[in-house]
Amino acid sequence: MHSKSYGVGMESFTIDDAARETGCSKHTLRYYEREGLLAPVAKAANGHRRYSEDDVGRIRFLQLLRATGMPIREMKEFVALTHAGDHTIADRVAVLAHYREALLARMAADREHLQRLEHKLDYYRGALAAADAVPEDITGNVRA
Amino acid sequence: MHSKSYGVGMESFTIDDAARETGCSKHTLRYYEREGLLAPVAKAANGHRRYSEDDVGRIRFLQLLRATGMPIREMKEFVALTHAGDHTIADRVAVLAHYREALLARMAADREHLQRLEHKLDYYRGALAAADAVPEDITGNVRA
DNA sequence: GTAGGACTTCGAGTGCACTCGAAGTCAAGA
DNA sequence: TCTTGACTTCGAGTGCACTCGAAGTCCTAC
Repeated sequence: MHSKSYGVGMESFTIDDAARETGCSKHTLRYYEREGLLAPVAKAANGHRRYSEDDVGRIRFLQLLRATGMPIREMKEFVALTHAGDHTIADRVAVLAHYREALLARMAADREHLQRLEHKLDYYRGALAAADAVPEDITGNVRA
Repeated sequence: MHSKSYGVGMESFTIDDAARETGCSKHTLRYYEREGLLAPVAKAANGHRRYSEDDVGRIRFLQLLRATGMPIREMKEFVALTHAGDHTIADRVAVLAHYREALLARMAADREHLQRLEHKLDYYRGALAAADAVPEDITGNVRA
């Protein structure tokens, strides 16, 4: 899973490893770093990125934030809060609580959409069954 | 709610009515029509759009498709199927069933995201409680 | 008759989140 | 030595779904 080991217990991930591990593309990983969502990642002697376990964990957290619907712009602000120290924890809670609400609202909306979709499906399936029962012409012949 | 009535039981909606009724912007309503998602809407003598009840219903259905995650491109194909006649109903069912699955998958993912988010919130709230319990310096003074 | 306001068309612009490509560097293998 | 291939940076390009703005028309009220 990890590409190389640099000393006992000091595992690190190449960008390929990190991409495979997180499901982000390599492009996206560099993009996140460029945008400051991820602190500059350690580099090997040849200049290649070496992601730590913690880096991978942070990437996964970023993915969670995205998945809750948080835009990149606000993720930057959130990351800034985490860098600013423990006195920003209340602020962070406020932000996460906000996205928790938004997520709950989306989930409720999705449930309704699912219902409406299934209703439509039922309607179509009913039409399909009716078409099956009654031949499409009046000759009484079954279809080819 | 409706702007005008043109004969008994023949209600119609101005674009403003339709926008208010569906939550789409007027821009979006014209855009959908331009893209062929909506058949050309009737026009009053002055060239202004007059949406029928059916039009509004179709718009709501389009919104449902969008909400299930269907891109505009595929919505066009779906609309084309509905215009092609009843023999496309099986195809339409296949499409809707596909988006039903996708929606279910998203809902499951969202449930997991919600859990992870709440876990993080719990963590932060714990840190907050701990910080409240222990003064931020070692003088033993309570904070201002 | 003319000013205001809401509509029309149409093409262009926006915001978002990637996604890509060119040009360069570096290390390993034939 | 030379090719291969994976990485690097950086700016530019993409795709999506709107969203806007300019220019024109038409009706109403003053």
